Amino acid sequence: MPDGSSPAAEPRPRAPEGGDARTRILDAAERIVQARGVPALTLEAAAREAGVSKGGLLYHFASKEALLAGLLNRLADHVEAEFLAVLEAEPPHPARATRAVLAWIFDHPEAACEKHQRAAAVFLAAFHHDPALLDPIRAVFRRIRDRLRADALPPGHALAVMAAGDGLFMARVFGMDAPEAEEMAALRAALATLAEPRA
Amino acid sequence: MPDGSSPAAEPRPRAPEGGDARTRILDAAERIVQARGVPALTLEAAAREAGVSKGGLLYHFASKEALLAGLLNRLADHVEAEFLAVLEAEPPHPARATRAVLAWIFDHPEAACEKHQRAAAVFLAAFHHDPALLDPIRAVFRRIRDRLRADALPPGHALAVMAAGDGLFMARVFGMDAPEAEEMAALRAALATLAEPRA
DNA sequence: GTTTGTCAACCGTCCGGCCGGTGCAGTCAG
DNA sequence: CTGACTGCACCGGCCGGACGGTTGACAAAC
Repeated sequence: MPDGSSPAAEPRPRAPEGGDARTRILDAAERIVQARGVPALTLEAAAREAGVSKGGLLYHFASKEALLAGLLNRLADHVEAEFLAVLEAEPPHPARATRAVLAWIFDHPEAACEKHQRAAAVFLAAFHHDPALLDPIRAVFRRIRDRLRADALPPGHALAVMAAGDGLFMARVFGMDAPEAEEMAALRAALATLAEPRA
Repeated sequence: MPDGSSPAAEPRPRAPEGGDARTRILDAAERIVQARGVPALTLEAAAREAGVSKGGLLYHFASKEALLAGLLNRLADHVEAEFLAVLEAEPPHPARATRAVLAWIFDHPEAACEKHQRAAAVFLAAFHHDPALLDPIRAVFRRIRDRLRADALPPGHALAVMAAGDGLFMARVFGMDAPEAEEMAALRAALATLAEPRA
């Protein structure tokens, strides 16, 4: 997939709205896929939503696959950055990374929720088109897992917390009815015991 | 979605292979979606794979949505039956259901793995077409969760185990590289501590 | 006991529509 | 003159769905 990144780094600030065209297109595609589902993401729809002609979109992304790859790459970057930010905000602790994951799952601000839905939609769209497109995110998660492994915890504990986080995320994405706040707190407490260095 | 179950209960045993046509079509559709991905599941492909004409398929499932609904309903039944079987096989224990979930995740026989991949593929295909199709499985999972809640465990523990199970499942489905056997065992042990009645 | 009718279970073809992608002529800023 | 588009026409393919047969089993009619 030739993509070669942007056709130059920010050459034209000429934009009636938003950032450069690439970013606007990516944003538009995300919005569509999140609001109207994977099948609604067509080149024409993305172009219209981005305020760009179809030809213009194809100028930036030579194919639908390239568009999805762009979406996915950006998503991977954002996810990694988000995790790193949460991790940085976490006070030092022998199980700092694991606790960061905990915070990441449970303490997300309200606004982040929609971003996560969008991320999931992008993820699914890419998987739908070609599972190999997920490689960039797979790498990100591998790196996160490696950080968890480095925590000073009994083996398996960190992974258990991460797996639970994944499960919770998935449940939200697919609309399984989530536990209410009370149960959620208990769940968090249960996982937190796994993130304690002793036993 | 009118489905009204089979257009009669087994009126015609005339079948060159496999069970009745409905079942053969469902099986074929599952095979396709698992082996070649969601987009490959077209009415024609399913019909061919089932050894039936497209018209014949449409006779049994009046639309693609009906086919997916059939797939999903059967999946929901299977999942529930599978869980119930694992639960039955589990020796009595205050946290019997939670331990059943643990066994379900970790002790699956090799053969079950492909079945789970197939289940995931069906799930995703249905979600892709219309998220509302997932309702039957949502109900199944709700029932399973209710059983978990009934376990004599500190609040949150059972849900944590289930969430971790979901996460592991998802990771496998989307091809995140799984922990090796050793880590897996540690993970299981960690979750097992959550399934102990004493704190 | 043959004819006739009926009905479920299909078969094969066709259509309309959409979607990804191409091509191209033209525009406009720098 | 070039790079970044616009706008549009168009194609080839595929896919869901509709439709009009056809076949074969069984039953009632004669």
